[in-house]
Amino acid sequence: MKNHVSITDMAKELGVSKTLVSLVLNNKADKQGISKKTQNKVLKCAKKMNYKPNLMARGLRIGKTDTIGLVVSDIANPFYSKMARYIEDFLGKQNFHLAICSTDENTEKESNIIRLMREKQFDGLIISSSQKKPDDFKQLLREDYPFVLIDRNFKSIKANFVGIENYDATYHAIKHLVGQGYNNVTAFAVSPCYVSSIKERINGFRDAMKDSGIDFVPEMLVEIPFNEVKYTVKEELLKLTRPNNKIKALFAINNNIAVACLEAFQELNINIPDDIAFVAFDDIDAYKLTTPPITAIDQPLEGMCYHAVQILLNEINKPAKSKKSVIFSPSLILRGSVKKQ
Amino acid sequence: MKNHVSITDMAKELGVSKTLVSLVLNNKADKQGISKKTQNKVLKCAKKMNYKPNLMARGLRIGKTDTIGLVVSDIANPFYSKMARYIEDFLGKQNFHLAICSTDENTEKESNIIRLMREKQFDGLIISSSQKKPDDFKQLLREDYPFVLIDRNFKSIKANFVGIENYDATYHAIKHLVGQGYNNVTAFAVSPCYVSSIKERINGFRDAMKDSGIDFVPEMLVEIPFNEVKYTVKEELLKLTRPNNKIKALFAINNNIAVACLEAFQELNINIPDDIAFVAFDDIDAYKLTTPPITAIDQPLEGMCYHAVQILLNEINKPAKSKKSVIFSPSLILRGSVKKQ
DNA sequence: AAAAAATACTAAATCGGTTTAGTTTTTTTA
DNA sequence: TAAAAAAACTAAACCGATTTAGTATTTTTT
Repeated sequence: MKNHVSITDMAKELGVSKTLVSLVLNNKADKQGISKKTQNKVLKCAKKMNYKPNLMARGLRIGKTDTIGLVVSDIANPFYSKMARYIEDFLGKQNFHLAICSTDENTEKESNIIRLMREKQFDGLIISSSQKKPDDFKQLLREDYPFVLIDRNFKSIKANFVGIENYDATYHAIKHLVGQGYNNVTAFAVSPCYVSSIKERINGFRDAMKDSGIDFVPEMLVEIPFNEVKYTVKEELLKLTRPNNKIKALFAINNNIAVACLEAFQELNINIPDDIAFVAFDDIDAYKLTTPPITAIDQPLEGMCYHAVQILLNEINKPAKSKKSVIFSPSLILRGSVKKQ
Repeated sequence: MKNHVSITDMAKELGVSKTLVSLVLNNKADKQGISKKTQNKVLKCAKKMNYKPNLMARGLRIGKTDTIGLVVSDIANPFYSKMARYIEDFLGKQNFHLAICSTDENTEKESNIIRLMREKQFDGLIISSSQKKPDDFKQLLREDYPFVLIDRNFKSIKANFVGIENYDATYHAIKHLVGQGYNNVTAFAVSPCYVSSIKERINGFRDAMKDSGIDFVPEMLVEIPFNEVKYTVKEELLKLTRPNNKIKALFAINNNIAVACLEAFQELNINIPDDIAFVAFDDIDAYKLTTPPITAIDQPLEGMCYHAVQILLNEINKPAKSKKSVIFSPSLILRGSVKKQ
């Protein structure tokens, strides 16, 4: 039944100890003074018997898996799949591997995934959390388990974090709209919107309006329930574009909402930028392909992922001391979806 | 230094054997006649000491990891990230987890990843292979290692496979173009194009042309080197749209090429469908957002992933016997990128 | 020629679980 | 009342590696 070869099998075959076999296979044979002749014998045997190390056994012994977990809300979201790819590549350069899980913005699911990844002895986690409260992360900190928050932060804890200036970026984008002559901007935000990035963007939106001398009225901020984005966006756009109520400028708070908006624009025959000026958060490929292309806030994902990986691997290798925070300033990429009026 | 609690620690604390602790934690206590009182004691202790099982140790003993590996060329490609998501969800329902790796269409990288996933003792693999020759898979078959090929097949081996009728779908799409009045269709294919799906699509393209009474000339098939898609697509489009050489219809063999085409259309001011009729393989979100939306061949990814998972888990649970093949017929979704002429 | 050093190797503990094959004590049956 | 059965638990082997602390043999040094 046992159809794989272990070092014990090889040791038996060769008439040597498994210590010796292990040493040879781990390039520690010279240090231990194993003769070259014996080393070659072992190596040859390994090839002949098609030996494959059992990394579980190895991991159990040395207490490492060389695996990092990535927790995001949805790996099919291009923002996160790109993130996964960058992280995978950076990790690969240091011989670490990646396991990815989607949480669907579900708190309980996320908790379970984090627990599971720890039980699998992953060496560390990179998390874009959907949690409302940072209890899980407080626990991880208490237990010195290495992790980095990415994209979404908790201000009440002191953890490693890599993210962007959501407030400033949004503020700037809204100011841009205002500067182009729009004094009636509506923002579509996902709800529940307790994750830090969304909250910050909402604040940036609100303050930019106020600072522009525009009275902020609650109707300017439309909440789109996370699990029925597509339907709600269309409904809301229908409402907003009724003749007596025509909005002029729309800000989509993330790519999910933005894609739903773009689809709805098509279906409802809304013309960008003539009917509505449109700005989106998170730059994704699709924004370049629409007519006109979409003005969007671009997160420097590659740099973010680079730092997330570096911080995490550093902490894994050296006894963790202080926590690090890296905050990038995203840029507003001007395309054709806003025209001066 | 040891900062986690093991069943041995709990056994010591409670003054019982670790056998007992293990049995209780695995719900095998009743069967073994452990008294309820003792069971409660153990459970309470586990909670108090914040016990977390070590799934590596468990996996080593029982020879399972409950983990499946997914090998694709690029997880940032929306086709594959959607695939990953579906697979993740189907696996999750049966308490399996997913690890994903990108190969960049690199043969050697793919071989290494497959080896690594096996060494990590993953219970099985789902692979969209970039290999030219099926040597790795022959080996897996020989060793009865469970795996399912998805999207790309090898006709020279008898392995589990889930895919689509690439030939028919392409044939049908090209016939559609011809039917709309285009007798000069160019196909942009990736090269190297030895993967089965691409080969089949190319054949479908060629035969559809021939069967339509159109002389197939080599210039109708343009090879785009995989690692410089964007640049080459633009160059080729420039050539093809020179006044004396104006093509009328373009077929993009996958979403990578298609997205590059769409970007180039923008940059070169090529108008779809007036200047060129355009059909793409793989339906991705972006195709719905362009003006006009893109006519595309849609793979039933969800169903494909469902079967891939079922076949794989079946084989893992039961001694493998015969191999299964599931082939879907994708549908051509007519949008606005082809107009009758 | 005895002591020290170098060479070439190995026994056994360990990681943290699972599982087989018991053992001991109490209760039931014949 | 002896034998069988049931109840409650456990010792020890095992999964496949790594690693510590050796041992045995040969070679070098004094």
